[in-house]
Amino acid sequence: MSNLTLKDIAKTLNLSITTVSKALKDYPDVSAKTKERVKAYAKEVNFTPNAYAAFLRTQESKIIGVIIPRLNHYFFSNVLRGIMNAAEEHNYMVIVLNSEESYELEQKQVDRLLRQNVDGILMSIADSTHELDHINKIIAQKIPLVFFDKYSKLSDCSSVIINDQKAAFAAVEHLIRQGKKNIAHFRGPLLPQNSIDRFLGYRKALEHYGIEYRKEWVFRCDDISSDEGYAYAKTVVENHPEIDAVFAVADMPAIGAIKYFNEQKIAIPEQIAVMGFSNWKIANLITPSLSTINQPGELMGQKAFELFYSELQQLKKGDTVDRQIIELDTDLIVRSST
Amino acid sequence: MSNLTLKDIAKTLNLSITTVSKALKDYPDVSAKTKERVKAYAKEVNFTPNAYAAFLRTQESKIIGVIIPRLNHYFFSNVLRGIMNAAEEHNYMVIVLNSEESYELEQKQVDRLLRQNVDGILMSIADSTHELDHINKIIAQKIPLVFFDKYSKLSDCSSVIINDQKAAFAAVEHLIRQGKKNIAHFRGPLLPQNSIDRFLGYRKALEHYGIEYRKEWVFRCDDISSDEGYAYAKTVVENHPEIDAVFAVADMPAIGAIKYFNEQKIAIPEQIAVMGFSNWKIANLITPSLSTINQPGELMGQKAFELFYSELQQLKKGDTVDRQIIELDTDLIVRSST
DNA sequence: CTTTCATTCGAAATCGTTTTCGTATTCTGC
DNA sequence: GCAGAATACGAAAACGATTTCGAATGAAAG
Repeated sequence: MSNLTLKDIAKTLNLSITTVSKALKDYPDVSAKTKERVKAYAKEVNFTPNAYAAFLRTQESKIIGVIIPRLNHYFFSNVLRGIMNAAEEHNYMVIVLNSEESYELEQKQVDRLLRQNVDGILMSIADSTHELDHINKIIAQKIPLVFFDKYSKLSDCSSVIINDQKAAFAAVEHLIRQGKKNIAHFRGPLLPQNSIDRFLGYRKALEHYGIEYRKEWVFRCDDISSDEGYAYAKTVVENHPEIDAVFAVADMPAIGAIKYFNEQKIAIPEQIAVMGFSNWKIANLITPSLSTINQPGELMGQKAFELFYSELQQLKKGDTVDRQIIELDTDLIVRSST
Repeated sequence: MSNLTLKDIAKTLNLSITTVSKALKDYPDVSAKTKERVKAYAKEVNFTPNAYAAFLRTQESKIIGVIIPRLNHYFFSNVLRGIMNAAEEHNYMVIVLNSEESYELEQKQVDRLLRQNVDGILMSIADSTHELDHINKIIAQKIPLVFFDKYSKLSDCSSVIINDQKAAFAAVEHLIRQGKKNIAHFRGPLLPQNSIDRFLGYRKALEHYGIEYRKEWVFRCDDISSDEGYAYAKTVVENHPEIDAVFAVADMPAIGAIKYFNEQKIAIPEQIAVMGFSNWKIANLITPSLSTINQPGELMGQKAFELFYSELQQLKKGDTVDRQIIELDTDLIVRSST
């Protein structure tokens, strides 16, 4: 029952290994009858070619690597799902590694993937990544590399992203249209581009509507956690009672804030409105339900795989690869918290 | 910059491929000086042996496959994390596939992993899996197979599980000790063992405390979703006002129920207490925070990998593998909903 | 000065598939 | 009947690492 080889089949059918191999791959120089015979027998014994032996010749592993910063992240697991489904359609397998938002671990994972001879790498850069040697190593080896969500402006790779700035603008604009004027921002860490862009979108919206930007109303969530949101909500209530809305860099801090406001019996959204970002499943389950920006995770994953696949085809043809940047649309989801 | 081979190294050092290979693996029949020379150069050019070529001889892929029913499941992504971290320590890579709780997809994924010649498979059985041909195929190929969380009582494989019955008993016991007497159960689908066991734990607790079991107070959540919990909560309020507590098979239905009770301004836990199962992150973020049973996901993943690894070592030694079942402890987490 | 033995190295087979290049056979048309 | 073209198959060389076995060298022993 263990796996048969071409040699085994050749022996039982009284053919050469060559002919069996060619018959299975529909080479023209094999007669129709032989093809029939081989294929029928192959199906009967459930033959599948050894992937490793095949690699040695074709140099195609039919495996891609995915590096994500956090596994138990609703958004990233959605992306992953999109990647995996697209990969399956093209008969690709996916090796998943996580960087835990750590630059050092990210480097290590890249090395491991290169050693495994993956056909391509899809990754979302860790928040703490500040150098790009490992990225350049991938590019130097001519292995297709596609960023999703968190990318690097410094290296021109194919990417699937959202327009964080625009989305953040829309979020803050929505708060303003609800009559809010004193809007705080729970921003993300300093490094990653999307955290920066969401902050910039926040500033631009204020500017656009003639609202003064106040530096002391911006609070930094380095872990993008609910605990931080909870703590800053407390700070807001105790030290900045004039604030009437919070725009958080992600749903988690927003939810932490809501938890605190709920405990303090502060009316949401009447006294303080809360806006999240990402549209995690949980956003619709808390009370009050959280307004947020929807990021199309699964679609992002699918597009990322497709970008990889098209780069690979170009490489095989010997063409120069043209790197694309796909910008996906986001939606403003208005719920009870605003 | 592209990957060097043993041949390349042999050429530059004026040695044979054999000697280089042996030097790197510390064979005794290579002189100390030669070893030094080879190792130094190998490190200098960052040589890593080609995994695929190595496989052809050793038949070890250094890859394991993991099949999980749902990716964007907080619990499963924690298990995955535990698996991946343990795998990394042993220099293993992880191919992740999801079955989407579908029996057909699960079969397909098993086939793909076998074709990839993974060294082992860790899986959590899909809810809809009712036959075990694919499982037996794995066993027949003498590939280590470890179940985690959802296993099959019909095939004796190594497994890492929790005692669902005991945990459910503790959960219901807690409700009873809070003075609740009319306890409903939002159970899971009919097939998976843990859904059955949690239901049995519920019954046993009632029995143990002399409370009559009422069939009409058990509601089935086939998708284990918050929507179902929400809908059944409505049913409970409208048709069974005497019910004063709900024990749900998982956090999601419990959270759906809480959402409905909140909307109806029904006091939790005074009028109705709610108990979940799994301790998702969200459980601590909603208002009121959800009492639940904590499942040690990451530890479960780690143990699952270790079981696989020990089975593999036994196989390599030619020993007969002894299949273990590890039962992990759960904790009762009491929060505001009870 | 042989014989023996440890030390150090390399030739070559192997894993299973792919693919290039021959060769043998049959089939055309004249 | 014979050159030339199809047609159908197989031998063999890759891919890169591992491992068995044999060979060469030098040292120790007689």
